[in-house]
Amino acid sequence: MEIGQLREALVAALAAAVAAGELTAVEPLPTIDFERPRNRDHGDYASNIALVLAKRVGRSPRDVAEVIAARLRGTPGVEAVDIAGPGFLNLTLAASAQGELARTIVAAGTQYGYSKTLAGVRINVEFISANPTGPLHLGHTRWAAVGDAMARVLAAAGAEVAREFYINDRGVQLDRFGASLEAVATGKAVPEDGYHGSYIVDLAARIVAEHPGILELSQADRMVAFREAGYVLQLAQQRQVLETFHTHFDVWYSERTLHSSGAVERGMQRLREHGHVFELEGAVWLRTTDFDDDKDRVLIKSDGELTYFASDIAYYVDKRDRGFDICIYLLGADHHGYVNRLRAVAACAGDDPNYAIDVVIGQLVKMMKGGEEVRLSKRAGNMITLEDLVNEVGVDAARYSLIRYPATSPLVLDLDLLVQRTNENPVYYVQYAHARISSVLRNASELGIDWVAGSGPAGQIAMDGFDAALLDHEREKALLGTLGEFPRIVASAAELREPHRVARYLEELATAYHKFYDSCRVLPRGDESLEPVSFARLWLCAATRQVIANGLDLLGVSAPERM
RNA sequence: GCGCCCGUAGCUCAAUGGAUAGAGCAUCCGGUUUCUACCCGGACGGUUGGGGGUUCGAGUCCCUCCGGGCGCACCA
Repeated sequence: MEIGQLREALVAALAAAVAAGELTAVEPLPTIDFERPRNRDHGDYASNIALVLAKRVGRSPRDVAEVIAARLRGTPGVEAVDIAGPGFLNLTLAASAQGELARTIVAAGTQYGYSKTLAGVRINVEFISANPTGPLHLGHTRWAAVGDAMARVLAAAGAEVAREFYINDRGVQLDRFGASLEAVATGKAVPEDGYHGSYIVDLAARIVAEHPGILELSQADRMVAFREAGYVLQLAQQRQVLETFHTHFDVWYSERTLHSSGAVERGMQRLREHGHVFELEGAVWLRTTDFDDDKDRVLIKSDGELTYFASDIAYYVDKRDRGFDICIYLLGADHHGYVNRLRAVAACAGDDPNYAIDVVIGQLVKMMKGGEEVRLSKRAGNMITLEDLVNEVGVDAARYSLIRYPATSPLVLDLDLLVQRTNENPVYYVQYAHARISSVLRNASELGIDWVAGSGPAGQIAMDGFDAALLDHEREKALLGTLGEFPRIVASAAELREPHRVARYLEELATAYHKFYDSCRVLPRGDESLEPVSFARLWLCAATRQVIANGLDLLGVSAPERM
């Protein structure tokens, strides 16, 4: 029995009551919650349907609840329908109906939890988009983990997803980068507005070694040569590091390409067609104030130069032209001023900004070490990089600890605790549940137990492999209920662009499993005989392991068989 | 000055307008004769920054005040 079927039964009960004249029809039907209540005393599932409808049908909530409950009782698999509190409808499932879920999950395998809610939708997720002028720092690392997990979750909801990295390879930052490299290589002081990290020294030395004669070039040529060589090396370094972080981008989009391909002209033209472009005082503007921006924005300066904003527009239009229905941007909190203007761009291009564009503003990451905040600065050399974090805590712990918090909330990571690998970082707690189940299944195998076929060691009578009704222990039911939540969790994580929900869910699931394990012996002890309940519990174990594995995969975190 | 985000237990953080606001850590007390104790159970801990409003119901939505962070360019 899955939650979807229950919801259908609820809606059917309502429709039947209306058809029988017991309730007046309500059109349109308001949003009805149907979910697992936090408090287990409130049944396996609960709905606020009566509370929502009461006023509209002119009856008391408990009245309405009673009418619907009467029609819901007798639904196969539903053991009890109770009315509680102000008028909540609480459903309790029969153990057999609930237990069947274990078989359903095992059969669905890696596909359990996946849905079609975003089928046919093409989504572009852009994240990190760091300047190719230095290593990726901790903030980038958060976007790497969250952006990649978001892409995985969206794909699990059926969307066709592309991960995209925008390379800012044009502009003064890159020039300053080149100037810094050139200065170091020729023994000069790095310019005040340049890059001062020690990686600049290493990079400059490597460039000199790989490009004999570069120092003999004229000053101007040398600047360009260092800039270009540094760009190539630094970008390669970022890509390599991201691959080791299990974050693979489908598209690396160069800003230079954007300009050379004519995309800027095309973008500009698109906006002109929609009538939001105007000229004033020698400059070309976009009237973003038509759509909630606080001021209009310049596209072409009076000196003829394009603004960075013009690139943003071209890039957005280009994404849409490449067939993406939705463009998601992950930006740092210091970019929140861009939200309205980006949304205005979408609107000016004729799109619905509430659908076609989604800007997620993430708060920055702070890191504590030795009780003090570790300061992050891209310009200064004294920063924590993605590599530093991974070297200290590993890819799994780094990814997990960055994903498990909503990107919109500020995050303080205590490096000392992550290094200690305590429960402060719950990735171990979740992975341990997976390893623990793997161990149980291994042991079952070694005992000659074929839980799929329901046959035991030589001499045992083969049984019908799985009797769902045997899973009636309080903690078995709780575990089954949690397993049933997974599809809904994945779908809502995708819809809300909040992959942290998957991590939180996994922790809840791991807890449910550990509690079950603590109370319910799976395999027979030494001289005990093999009973049918062992088969049922093995199915439950296998189902749980599958869901943990599926969930961890959505986070890009490994599911170890042994720990 | 204008705008955006945030304020939840000692700490780090959850909670899609639902029922008694939850976890982990920290502190204290317990639990394993056999599947991985990286586990489980219990105790302690709160005026959800303050005040007002909306409604059957508000941590969540609206107004206001306080506190913290960030942003305001014909910069990139």
